[in-house]
Amino acid sequence: MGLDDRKLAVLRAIVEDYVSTQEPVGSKALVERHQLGVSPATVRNDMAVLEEEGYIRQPHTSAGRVPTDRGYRLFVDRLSRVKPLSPAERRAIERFLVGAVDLDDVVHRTVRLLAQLTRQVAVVQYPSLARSSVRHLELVPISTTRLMLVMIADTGRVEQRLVELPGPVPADDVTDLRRLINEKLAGARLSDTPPLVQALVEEVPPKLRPTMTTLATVLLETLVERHEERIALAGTANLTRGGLLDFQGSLRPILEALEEEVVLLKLIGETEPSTTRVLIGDENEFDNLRAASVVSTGYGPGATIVGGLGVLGPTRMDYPGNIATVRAVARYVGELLAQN
Amino acid sequence: MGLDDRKLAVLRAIVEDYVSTQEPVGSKALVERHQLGVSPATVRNDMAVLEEEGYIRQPHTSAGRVPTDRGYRLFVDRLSRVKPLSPAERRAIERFLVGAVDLDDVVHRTVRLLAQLTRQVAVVQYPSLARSSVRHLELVPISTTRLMLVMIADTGRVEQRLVELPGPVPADDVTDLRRLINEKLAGARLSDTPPLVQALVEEVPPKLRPTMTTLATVLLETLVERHEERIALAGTANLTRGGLLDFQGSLRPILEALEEEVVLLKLIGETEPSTTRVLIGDENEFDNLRAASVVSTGYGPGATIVGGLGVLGPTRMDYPGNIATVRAVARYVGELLAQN
DNA sequence: ACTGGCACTCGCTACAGTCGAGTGCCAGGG
DNA sequence: CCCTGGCACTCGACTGTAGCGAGTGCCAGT
Repeated sequence: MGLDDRKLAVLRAIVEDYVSTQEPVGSKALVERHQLGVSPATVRNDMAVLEEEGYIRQPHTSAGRVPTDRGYRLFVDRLSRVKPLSPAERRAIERFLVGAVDLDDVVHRTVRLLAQLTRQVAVVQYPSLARSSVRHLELVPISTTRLMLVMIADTGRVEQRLVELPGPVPADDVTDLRRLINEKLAGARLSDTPPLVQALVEEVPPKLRPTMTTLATVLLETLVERHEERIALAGTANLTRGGLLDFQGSLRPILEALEEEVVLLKLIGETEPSTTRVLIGDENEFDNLRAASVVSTGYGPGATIVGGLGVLGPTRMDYPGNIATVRAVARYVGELLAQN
Repeated sequence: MGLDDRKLAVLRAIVEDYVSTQEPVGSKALVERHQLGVSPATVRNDMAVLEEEGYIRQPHTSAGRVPTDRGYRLFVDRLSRVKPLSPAERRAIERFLVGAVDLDDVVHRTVRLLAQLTRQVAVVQYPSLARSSVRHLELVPISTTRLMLVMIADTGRVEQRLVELPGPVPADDVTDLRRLINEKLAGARLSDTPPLVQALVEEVPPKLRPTMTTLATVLLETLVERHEERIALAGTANLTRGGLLDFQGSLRPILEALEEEVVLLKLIGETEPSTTRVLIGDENEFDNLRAASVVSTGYGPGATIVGGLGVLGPTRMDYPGNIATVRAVARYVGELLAQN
């Protein structure tokens, strides 16, 4: 399978033209728009090879060629350089993100920014609890038999749970519990808390034990085990750009997939390598998204990663541009988090 | 404009048939499917009158009739009874809403439930801060010059803000401030706090005054004035039901509108009368939504209203059914809130 | 006031014909 | 051996025509 330089150049040209025009591209148009230095006939021969290898295909006999998912993959891996951001884009990012008042605000601004810059659907995962540490745990009495447990994480996330106590607990006891819990848990990574919480239940004075047990249950079950992930979404209207051509005319499966947090988390949340990930078309494990591509990366203060963010769009998307934007936004968000 | 009983019956039949079949309905089909007791020709005459009055229209000469927005309006106001919920639906509501762990959970479950039951786009507003009272204000030191201000409202909402202090503040002072603030503000409606906060700044010991001033600014600016509203959305995939027939083939404007929280708030947040509100097509003030209808109502514990919820779909929707569902869900959510 | 009958409208579908972009292949030339 | 120009071919897109049929408006009759 000799793919010499020219054939690769042809593939690159096809991808670029198709992405920008959204129309199958023919040999003549190709040699006109790119300086390939050869005739249409030669390009046709190259195209035949590329098609045989599965990088491009013809929608119908006698139409131009269109890249396949495999073609995009090759393009992304070997034929494109990450496009540097324009100064205007850099400015947009900074302007958009300064002045955020809290984590919610940061996440919302980020997701809208991403959607606006890439003109795709943007997805941002809130900092994962699993990767957060406890900054403070607050107990707020609601009634004598009810507490609100508020957990503030170092990433800025705040989670609250209503706790139904086994019996009335005087205010002084609540104060004691608050102190004990924070002494033990403050600073601990959430994933490390289970043994600490166990120890707490045992160390606590006997009269506080039932209450502490209840608190421990809530803490472990709803905050640690079922690690509650949150997701923000924006730019779904961008799915309708390009008429009905992308997504073969039906947004349905895409919209359905976007409603499933589990799916979105899988898409952008798997941040083992800190590099940018590109999923193209049927590389995706969800059938609903086999007509879509996802560009995602992790973000976090400094070198650590606390969550993921990315964009989703038609396989026919501007990969170099979107990769650049996703990376840049992730870096800015990371810096923002590092400040807090 | 004599609209006798039979003409109204014809209009009702047209609306019902069109809603269920999505096809313009002709005189013959009408008499076949409904027991009108008259011939097609008579129905045609009635239709001519209805058309003249603007209640129905023909997409083209020689096609069946379709209700106009005005026709739907008449139908909703005078020709339909709220459809009682099926036992299955009642059960679905109860099953869906029990076991919610916190406000976020309640809201998320509610919005998904609504989307599922009505098969439309569902929108739920979080309890409005403007209508909430302060239950507790917590100050959590992040560093010596930074506090996290956490406000817990009686509706279960929890809002946090990072506060940059003018200078280092010792832990004891934070404790004092916390006590003072809560003594003054706990229990107050958020809309009543501005004078209280002012008073606080003046009453506080001089050494705490700069800090208190900063806190007051954050409190007033980000929690009271710019009353932060939150919205949850679900079921956008339902917009694609009925192919491209609804929304004249373009989901674009709808999706755009749904991304604007301001728009959504206007739609479901204006809850002056505690009754169910129905906005049909161009009754809507947003151009983007002139092809859509909205059914909304307020909800809250007991008789008070703390927020709104509703559904949005094509003007061709099952109004009686959706009105019933929206009301029922609102009532259940109200009960749920009353328990907490 | 309702009904049956009738002519008319007009969107939809099928079909045939034309056009043209794009292709595959082949023979010839550097 | 690779590239090129030429050529026949394919097939989707578009156009125009014709027939069908659902649905209508109107009118005369009961």
